[in-house]
Amino acid sequence: MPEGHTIHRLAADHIDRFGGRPVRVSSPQGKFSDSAALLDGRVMEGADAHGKHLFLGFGGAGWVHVHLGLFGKVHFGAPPLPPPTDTVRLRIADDTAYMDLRGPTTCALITEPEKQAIHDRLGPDPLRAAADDPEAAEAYGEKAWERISRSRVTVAALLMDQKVIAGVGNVYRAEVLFRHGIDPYRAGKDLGHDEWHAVWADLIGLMREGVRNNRIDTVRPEHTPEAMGRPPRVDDHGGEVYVYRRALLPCLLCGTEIRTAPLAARNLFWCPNCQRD
DNA sequence: GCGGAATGTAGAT
DNA sequence: TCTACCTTCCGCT
Repeated sequence: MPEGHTIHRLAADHIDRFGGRPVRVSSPQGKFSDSAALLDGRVMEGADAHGKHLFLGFGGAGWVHVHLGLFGKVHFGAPPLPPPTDTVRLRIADDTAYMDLRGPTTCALITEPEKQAIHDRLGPDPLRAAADDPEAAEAYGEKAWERISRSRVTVAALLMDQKVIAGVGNVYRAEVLFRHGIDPYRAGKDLGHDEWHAVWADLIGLMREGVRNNRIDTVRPEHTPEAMGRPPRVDDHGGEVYVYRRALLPCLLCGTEIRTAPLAARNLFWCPNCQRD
């Protein structure tokens, strides 16, 4: 379930379990064996996240760069270690905990300059916005606005472009556009500055909650099934949402059938009545 | 057991 | 715009 909130949560979870301690590093599957050997026994000194990229710091030995892609999963557990299997790309363990990484798009040992190059090509990440300084957080979001406001590309595609804004995935894009009544096919340049400001601020709030709860919830309290007097709803991806994967179901607010269509190789979902040009 | 889909991205065309 | 890559899970036979 990897959107940005998952990755930031993982960075924190790694520090909680392994931060400042020497760890055993291995690659049961074999594809990361050489690098794992270089890291085995070293101290995990830090963890960082930018968008959907996770970095585990091993001091002078460099950083483990992890990108989960669509399928990657991290599993934390406590000893005893399960038998190594041929799908575990990376295993990190100490006496109290272990982490198994499966199916990542990327798992590579990189240098500090290589890490910096990744930061440089990513747009602003709502979860890296200053937590205690609203003005700084807003200014950070303006970096995305500079590109969006000049683009003829649809807002839905821009939100998925990690160079424009980092960490938003298919769920957050669909949901934030619904929450602001924005037609996903509107061009970036036709978005108002005030609209962008509201979207950016909303993403900061939604994604912080996502990190806390380790799931994506976007339905406002006044629109929950209980509040609306409707039967309880179960979303199979684990969070409460307005439109994501609700194709052909009635919109929670107006009852119009939720539509779906491919956009930028992913399935887009929206309410044609609540979301306008 | 098989086929398809899934919260993603890079690289080729 | 397409294809390749990585894994799991669900529904269908």
